[in-house]
Amino acid sequence: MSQSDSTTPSLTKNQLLVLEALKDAGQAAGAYQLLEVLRDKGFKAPLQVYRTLNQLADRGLVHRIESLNAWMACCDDHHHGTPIFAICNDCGNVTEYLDHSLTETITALPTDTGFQPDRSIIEIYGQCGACVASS
Amino acid sequence: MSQSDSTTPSLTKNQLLVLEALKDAGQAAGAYQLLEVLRDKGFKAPLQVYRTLNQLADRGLVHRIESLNAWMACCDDHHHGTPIFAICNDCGNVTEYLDHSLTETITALPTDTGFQPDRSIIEIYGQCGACVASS
DNA sequence: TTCAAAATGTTATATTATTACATTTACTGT
DNA sequence: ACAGTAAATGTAATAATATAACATTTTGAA
Repeated sequence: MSQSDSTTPSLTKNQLLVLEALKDAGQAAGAYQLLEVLRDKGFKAPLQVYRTLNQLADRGLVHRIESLNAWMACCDDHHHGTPIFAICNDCGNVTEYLDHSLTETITALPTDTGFQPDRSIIEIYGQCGACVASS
Repeated sequence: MSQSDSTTPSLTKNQLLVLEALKDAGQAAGAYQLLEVLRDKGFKAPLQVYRTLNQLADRGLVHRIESLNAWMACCDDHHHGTPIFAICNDCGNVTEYLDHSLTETITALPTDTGFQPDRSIIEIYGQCGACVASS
């Protein structure tokens, strides 16, 4: 099968499988959770999942939620800003946000010490709208 | 032994030991790393360390660095804002910052969906001043 | 001084992630 | 088409991080 256009190399079989599994999950999912789903597709070992998740993360197609040890499909294949995650304490729902000016503010913060930021992790915990409404 | 003043209950023996070990480390340290140090003081199991770290974190005396699975002594016993960590890609050095207005900006972000934030995690990776200078 | 809550000790186990190495597939230039 | 190279893949073993469960002791307050 031939390659796609020059800007966006096509995904490998495993990458497609993992990305689809993650999108199907509809939420943040752990690597072992994905492995269970992907056993049907021939996956047998954790490393297959971790490797593929890291490849996808390098391309910006998935993000790792550090405080959950979980992964989520990117809300949008094209952004380059720092993703910001809002995580519900009650239902566990995770929502991705982008805010370019906030990203700039954050990365500007430690430069007075000569620190040169290149990426940041922002994860906000609280109660989501739905859970606020039903409590 | 009697209790300290009404605002700051004294720390237990284990809490003092763990906090001291973490301060001595002078940097972010993992739980098992602390356990090794604390074996001299009678610690025998990971749970002793994890439990104590969580107790100290509840009091705000230590912070967990999510993306490092590590813990760090708080820069200041009295702050209540969200700590912001700058982590050097090269030397691993972690520095804690506080920025009240930034904290407010961040927590204000997802409220348009009814989300009610209560705590956030901000970890910035990059190259620290010293490593920039020597590279 | 008795009760309840918090802290502690200890063993076992769960969960998350990586090392190491062999093999295969896909892309590059000729 | 073909060789050379880089990337991706398969598989087993193991490392690193974190918690469950349960017994016991210490602490602080009524």
